[in-house]
Amino acid sequence: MHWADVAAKALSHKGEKHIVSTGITPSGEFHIGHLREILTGDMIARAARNAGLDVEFVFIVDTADPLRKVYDFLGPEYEQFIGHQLGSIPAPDADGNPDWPRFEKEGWTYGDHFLKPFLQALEQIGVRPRIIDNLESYRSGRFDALAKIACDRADEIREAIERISSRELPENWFPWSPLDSKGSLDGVTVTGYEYPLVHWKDMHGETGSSDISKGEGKLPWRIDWPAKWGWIGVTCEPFGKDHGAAGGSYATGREIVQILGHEPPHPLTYEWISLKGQGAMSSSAGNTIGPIEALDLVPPEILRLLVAKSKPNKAIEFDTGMSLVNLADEYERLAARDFEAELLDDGLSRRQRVQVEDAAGAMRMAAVEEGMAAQATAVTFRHLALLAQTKSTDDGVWESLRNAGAITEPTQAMTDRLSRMRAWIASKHFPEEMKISVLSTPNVEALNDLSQEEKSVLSTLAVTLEQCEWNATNIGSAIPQSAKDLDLSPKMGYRAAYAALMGKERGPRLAPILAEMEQNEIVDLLKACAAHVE
RNA sequence: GGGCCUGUAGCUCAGUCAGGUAGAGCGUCGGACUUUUAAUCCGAUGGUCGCGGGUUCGAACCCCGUCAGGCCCGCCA
Repeated sequence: MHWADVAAKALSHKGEKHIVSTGITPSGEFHIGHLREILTGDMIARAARNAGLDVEFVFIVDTADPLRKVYDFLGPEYEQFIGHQLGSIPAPDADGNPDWPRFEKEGWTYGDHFLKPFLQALEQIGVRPRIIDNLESYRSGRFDALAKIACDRADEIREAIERISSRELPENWFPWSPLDSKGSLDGVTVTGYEYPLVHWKDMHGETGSSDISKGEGKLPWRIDWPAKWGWIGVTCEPFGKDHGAAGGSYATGREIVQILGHEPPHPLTYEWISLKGQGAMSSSAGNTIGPIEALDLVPPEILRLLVAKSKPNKAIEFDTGMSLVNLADEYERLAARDFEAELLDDGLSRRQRVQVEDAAGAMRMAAVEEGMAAQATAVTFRHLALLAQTKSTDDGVWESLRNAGAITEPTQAMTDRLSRMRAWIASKHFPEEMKISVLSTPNVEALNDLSQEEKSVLSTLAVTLEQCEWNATNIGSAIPQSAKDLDLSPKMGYRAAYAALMGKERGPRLAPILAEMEQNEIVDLLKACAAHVE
């Protein structure tokens, strides 16, 4: 059973109606790590729907959270906004400075700035949650009732946090963080409480009162989260391993939510996605790949497969180089399989059966549109990468595929894939290993590895190519013909040609590539190689 | 200090919850395709299940211990 189905089954034991929730703080560029959060939720919601449950999927945008620091991508002017809520401050412009005009005219905030592109990516990837703006929820009084309970029962909550996280809270700790005279949540001391007012004194020496029913402040994170579960009615929530550890925010949250009069949601802890060789992704460290950036390179279903195929507790290592090629090719292979037919085989061991079922489940979850069957394109990423590099026009690529019998006419999916492939090849992410390059000087090592017969082909090949009219057809026939002229198999001709021209044992079709190059350069290279082996 | 997760074939991982002959994919190697060879098809290779004990007729799986990597107990997907 796929992991999402396992989660759905657990939910079905608890009731018919469910709300699966996810949440992210829009403090900086969203990256594909965030995609795991939301895709995990989306997949559980889908699986629950498949299991016949009534389920809604929500995405909470934590716009009530404060700006923690002036990140590298922000200008020094942001110093003044530290501690201010992300949904109440201006967005950075192209230079990282506050975009005041847009903030004042359109109400375009810091949170909007980072959220918007992420939502576009979600649309492409087939995730359509109900979006809840947390700051807006505070302001409209959604938290009112539960925030009141939290303040009324502050001692119980303090006890729970101190006991479970084994940390000591400061003397003046209070389960409500008021906004100060400047609109910051930092450095405010609570001096009293009479519902709905929380009285405070800030670090500028000012005093005032915060109305919790109007959201003039917020609940601290460890209470904010369970309060959300409460008023929204969350029954299931995936969260990162940081929240999941003993003493972490889920552990305190599950107890606090009961103080607030609700039941904790079914938890699902997931591991992080890291960039190969660079550790965990972090917006501030700058080692991120944005969802939009990733979608420029690969189709959404392949990105979905990345999350779907790994159980949540497995760390995912990702990169936009060879990992992506392998992932995309895996998608193609899976798309070409007929899982139902495979499962009919009674000879399958339990183990093999589970593997087929998991693969089928992963592909079901990878579909951008729920329930749509994957279409195998019959062309692997590797092959397409090769064609895209050797054919300058799209028509040239289609023609080659038609000749190979892979397609009749290019589908929309194929066209999309090719344009993404071209973007990928042009980007810094395209792996060296996939690049096609012809040598400029002989690769001695590769030549030495050739057999005596293979070596003997080189001089004949150089002569044949020197005399032929320079086009792909002639070049294509010259390689095997040179071998045949010596009573050798065409294979030896190819081995010799690849060793001489690319320094490898095998490679992509040489003729169309060579046809694009200068005849005399190729001939000279072959002559130099032939001279070397004699 | 306390706790959580991970460790299985060269690589990525299933299998651990319900103990019953170690499984996939990739890679590698070999063969086929006799003017194509990053393609396709066929076949083969490959593991003291981190380590040490215990329970059991039987342990990758359960229990105890131990090592290694990651994480949490301020904020963080």
